[in-house]
Amino acid sequence: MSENVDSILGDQASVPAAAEFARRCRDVGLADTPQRRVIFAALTSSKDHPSAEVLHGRVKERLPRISLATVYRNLSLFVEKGLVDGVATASSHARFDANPHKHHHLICKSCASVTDVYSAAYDALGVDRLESGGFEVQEIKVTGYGLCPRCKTKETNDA
Amino acid sequence: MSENVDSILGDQASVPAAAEFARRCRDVGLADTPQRRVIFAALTSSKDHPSAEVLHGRVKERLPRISLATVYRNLSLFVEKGLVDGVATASSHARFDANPHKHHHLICKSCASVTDVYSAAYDALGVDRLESGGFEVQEIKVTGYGLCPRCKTKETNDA
DNA sequence: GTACGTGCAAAATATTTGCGTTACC
DNA sequence: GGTAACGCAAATATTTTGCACGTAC
Repeated sequence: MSENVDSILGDQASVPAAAEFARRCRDVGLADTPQRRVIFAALTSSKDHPSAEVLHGRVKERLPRISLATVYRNLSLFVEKGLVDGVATASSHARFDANPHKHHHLICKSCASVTDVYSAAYDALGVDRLESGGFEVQEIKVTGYGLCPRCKTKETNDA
Repeated sequence: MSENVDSILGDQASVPAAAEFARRCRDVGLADTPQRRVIFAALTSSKDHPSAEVLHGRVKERLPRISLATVYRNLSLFVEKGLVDGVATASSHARFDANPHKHHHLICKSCASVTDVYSAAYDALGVDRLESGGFEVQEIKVTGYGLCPRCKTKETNDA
């Protein structure tokens, strides 16, 4: 791992961007490694929202020896530290709900529990409010992320 | 599979509820089977939002021979037909996003593509608007589900 | 009676982990 | 130099599928 990182990153991650990434890593207590730079740069320059596996494919073009495990490990860390955003899509690890009343969800970031919540204000949100550029929006869901009462207590005690 | 379904369902699914379920199945073109009744009843009587595996455990108490595959198959069908709601949680099959600007997501129900969308109205939604009962809401995300332009075109042509 | 649904077991897919080596600070 | 990170490969976890048999309508 003695390659020139700037040349690896090329024009998708200019030197200032690399310095900015190094600073953000320091802020959250992560080492600034070539792998992390390339993963982050690849994600930043992606217009779509790649999965870990797709991103690994792109990153390998620049660091052919990088492992999928490293991509998974670092994406988890980036999400945990708030450097990137994880988007939950359907299927895997899905949870199910047969509550027929209009409601929204609160998801605990710590224990992943799901709580139903009722909000007249959110119920009133219209599909038309999303400027959707050709996308046919059929349904809108509002989800709050945070800490459930149990995990909030635990976190307070740990600290 | 000649057991008495009413006794299997017990008080968690009264006879009227069973009839109601049969009607809803008919409406969406699904056969009314004992497995489906029990899966649906178990979900309806769950206060939490169980995963497929957890639900399978509960359903097995009533139908010990039911397979996990049947639970997966039927949950997918129920979601597809709108009888139950699938809640996407973090981790598995996650997609990632390094867009630092405040934005929301549109997810295509057909191809699972994710599109960023900007909405001043949604950005203005406050955390305080969710009556959260002890849950510490740190972040709110609005997600629209529907058909992306590409899939909408395809669906129109298929029909 | 026929098409659909189920159980079983195997396959496919996705994600995590242990461990020896290497690189960051 | 010590700790954190990496690559590799194996282990887990999750979800889907083929097939033979049984059941709903």
